[in-house]
Amino acid sequence: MQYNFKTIEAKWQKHWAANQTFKAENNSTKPKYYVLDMFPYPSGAGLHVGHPLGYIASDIYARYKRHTGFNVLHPMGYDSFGLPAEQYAIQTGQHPAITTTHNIARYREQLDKIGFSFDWSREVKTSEPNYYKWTQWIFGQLFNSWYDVKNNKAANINDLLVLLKTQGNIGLQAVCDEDTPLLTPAQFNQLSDSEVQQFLLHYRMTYLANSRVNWCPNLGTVLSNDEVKDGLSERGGHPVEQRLMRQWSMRISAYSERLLTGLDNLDWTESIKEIQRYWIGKSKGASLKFNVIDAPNKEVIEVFTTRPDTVFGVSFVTLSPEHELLQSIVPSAHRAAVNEYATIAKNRTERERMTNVKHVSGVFTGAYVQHPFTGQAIPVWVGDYVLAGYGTGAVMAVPAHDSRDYAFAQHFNLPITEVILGGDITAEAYEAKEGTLINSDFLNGLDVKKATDKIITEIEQRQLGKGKINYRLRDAIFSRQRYWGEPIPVEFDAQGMPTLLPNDKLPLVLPEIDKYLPTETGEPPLARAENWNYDTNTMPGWAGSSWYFFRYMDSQNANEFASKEALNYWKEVDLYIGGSEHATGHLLYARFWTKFLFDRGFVGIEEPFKKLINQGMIQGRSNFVYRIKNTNTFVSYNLREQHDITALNVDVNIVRNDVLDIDAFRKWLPEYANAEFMLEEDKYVCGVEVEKMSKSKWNVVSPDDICAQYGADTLRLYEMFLGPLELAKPWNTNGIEGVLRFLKKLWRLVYDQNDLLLLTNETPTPAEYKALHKCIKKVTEDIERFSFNTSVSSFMICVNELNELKCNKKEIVQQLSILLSPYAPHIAEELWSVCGNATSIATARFPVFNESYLVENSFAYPISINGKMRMNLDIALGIDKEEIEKIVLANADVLKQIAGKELKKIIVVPGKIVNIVVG
RNA sequence: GCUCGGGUGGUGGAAUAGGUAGACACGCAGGACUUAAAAUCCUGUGCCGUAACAGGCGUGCGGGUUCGAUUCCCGCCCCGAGUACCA
Repeated sequence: MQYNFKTIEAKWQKHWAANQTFKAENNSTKPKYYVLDMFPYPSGAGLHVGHPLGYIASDIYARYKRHTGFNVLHPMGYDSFGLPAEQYAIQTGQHPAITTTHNIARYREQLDKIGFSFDWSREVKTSEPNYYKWTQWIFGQLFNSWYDVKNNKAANINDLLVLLKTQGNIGLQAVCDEDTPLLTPAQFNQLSDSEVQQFLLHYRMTYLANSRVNWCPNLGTVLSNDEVKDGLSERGGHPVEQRLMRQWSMRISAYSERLLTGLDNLDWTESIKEIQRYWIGKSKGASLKFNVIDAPNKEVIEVFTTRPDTVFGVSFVTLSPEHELLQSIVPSAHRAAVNEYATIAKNRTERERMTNVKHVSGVFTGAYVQHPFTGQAIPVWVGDYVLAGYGTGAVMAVPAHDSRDYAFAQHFNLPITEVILGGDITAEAYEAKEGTLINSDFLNGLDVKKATDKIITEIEQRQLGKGKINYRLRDAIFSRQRYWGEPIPVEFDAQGMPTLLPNDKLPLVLPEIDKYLPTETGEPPLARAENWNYDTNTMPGWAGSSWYFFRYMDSQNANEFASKEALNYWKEVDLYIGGSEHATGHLLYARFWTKFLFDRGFVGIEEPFKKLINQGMIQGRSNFVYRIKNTNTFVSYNLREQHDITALNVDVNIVRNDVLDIDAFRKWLPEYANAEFMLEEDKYVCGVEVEKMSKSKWNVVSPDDICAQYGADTLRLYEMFLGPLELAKPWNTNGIEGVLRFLKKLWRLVYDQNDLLLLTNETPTPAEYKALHKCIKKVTEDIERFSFNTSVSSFMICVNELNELKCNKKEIVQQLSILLSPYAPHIAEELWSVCGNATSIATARFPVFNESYLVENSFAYPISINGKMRMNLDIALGIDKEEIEKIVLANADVLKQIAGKELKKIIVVPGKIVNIVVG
């Protein structure tokens, strides 16, 4: 009998489940280790072979850590609220909860087949009330908090209330909305209850405000910045436009600096850190005020600039089309033109705006401002290249030293004044931050650095503005006009002021509704629910996933989101594996919420994910057949150019090593039942292309099929064998046979063809020990640096060598089983048990490398001549350079090689190489 | 445009501290076993060259440092990802 993976894998999966082999303990004397996979959304399509890549890697590491004496937390669950289930509900009327339950069951079934060591007793689902109760609770904590700049942390809103009552908010160091009114304590104390509530919204960590949002009409909801890609919704690819709406937002911008500096101590790939840094977008500069000339109400335009040193080069000021001063400062003669321009610019979709970036447009407002240093009159323009959402929505235009201002000035024939030497401003803007200042009054002759320092000092002394740091990170819109999400636990009073639902009323359970669509009046779906007196918005997808890693620590706790003891024991995630697509969404929001919970004393750590690895995406590998036009005849790949053909995607599951299974093809689709073929060398060869893995391209490979055909252990090994974890690579089933062959060879060390047990208790030979310990050394090093692909090679080498040695010593097999167990746990358990062990291999001590088995007394030195390897010479180790040199130069073959040439130099690196330099 | 990855045989990839380039596997070719196929096993396989050796070339391209470079430095080309009027 042969290696029967089906029986073995089913047997051990059942055994692990029945014995709760991988249950993690919250009380343990062992050191803890927390290995986490990114939260999956259970989609209707199920898992394809690309999804488990990261799960396999994390499972290998989790199993390895158990072997080395750690108490390992390795949980799994589902981010089960979301758009697809709701879109499906809209189409079919089926409740999203039913769809979700069904999809989760399917995921679970697929995951179970791969043999992961998850602790399923801790499973969580974000759409279940006992989970989202705590998501709502965290929302409440954010609502009841403000950001205290003085102590640089979030604090209880009641502390703020005391400060406002006693000191007002003039000079108060707190993060708040730009338009927060300034009040003395007396003024504040005169506010009505409702006005106090309105006022506090300027400070709450989650707040209601009229914000400019990304509105997606097709999805009927707003989206956050990270949910919009290229001006289209990330889910579904629908157009997005800008709208002003009253929405819940999260004051993540309060954490900009901490989110930025926190990155420095994280063991993440530099690329993800860079993406986050870029997204946070810190820039240093100054704000500067320009007084409007003849202003009706003494209006002042404030700009933000990173180049205050170029202030003497300002030749105009540009406002964004949304700028509020456009209403008041534009003289009547210009009003119509300005309004027309602003209206058109504002109503463009994000996508239109982005595709028109190169196109310069704008209008002169008719207004002028006074240059703060020269007193000159400077024209004010409106232009769509200025964004309302960044800085102050207004720029001081210095065309000589900014390419956008330059393009604008060229287009409208505005003056360009050079103030820094170094470029050729007749050709293009000189943007480099180096050179000497000219045409700049008291800055003349200084370099950029000195001029910047000096001008900021001047600006602050003359009270024209101040040095300022600006962040690109915007507050995150938190309301979604959708059904399938966490209800926001808030009621409104008659004035529209929000009141938080008390904790003892949580969870606020999602109500039943008749249809999953907005109401006729355009209100969100929740407005359809009877007696629903709460907010009709729901939370975004990122709410539940921003804290789930804490819930796993104590997932069944009914009184707290997790107990202090559990939080204290598990602390943070030690290893987090997932895709880089979460760089600006999940990974940023989860850090934000963790820092917030830390500030408020609910958790003891400030960064949730100590080490992060991004697995590369697995792309699809499509196969093609070539049909001669208007026929049912298919030509093989290399004959296709002789015919007029159409390339058609063919199901990759009926293609093997790019050769089509013709019978299967005829049975595949009815129209191919009578297909004719033109073969090459009796085979039909298919074409190949790398594309995204998707149903429509017929290139989806399911892990279930692979498990059925080759086994889970083979799948696990093969996914790792494919290449480095972080690299994107196309899935290609070609080659999987090699891995299965390896497992069969391993099996044959233990059983012969007649299924007779070959194991002996004899002491292994030095050669056998050597093969094993070479492998122990390599695999241990590989796991520690997450190089799983190279481990698989080492296993193959080891088994090849043991095969050659005809080794069937129990001691060797036993050790090798543990070594292999993280990668191929089923066969490892089986062999371990065959060796006579009654307990699971899961916590068996990982083999320790013993150098003495690898000690050699000679080494085959590569002998190079002028850097080219010519031969190997076996020379004893442990002798000195001079002696090696003598041996080499006495060798007849060496002498032959260098005959007739002058020996210039000989380099000997003991144990490595000899290089002879001749001339 | 900017930022970050990456370019090695027919293919996936290896080379961890500058020291034998191509480990391991697929594929391919030849052979053994078999009536046959599958499975299994053995041999070969970077390219040019040769009967076989010898020899030459070779890690995207061009230069440099070095006894020695896939690895370090400079300049380019190509592919992928992120981002995009952020003042």
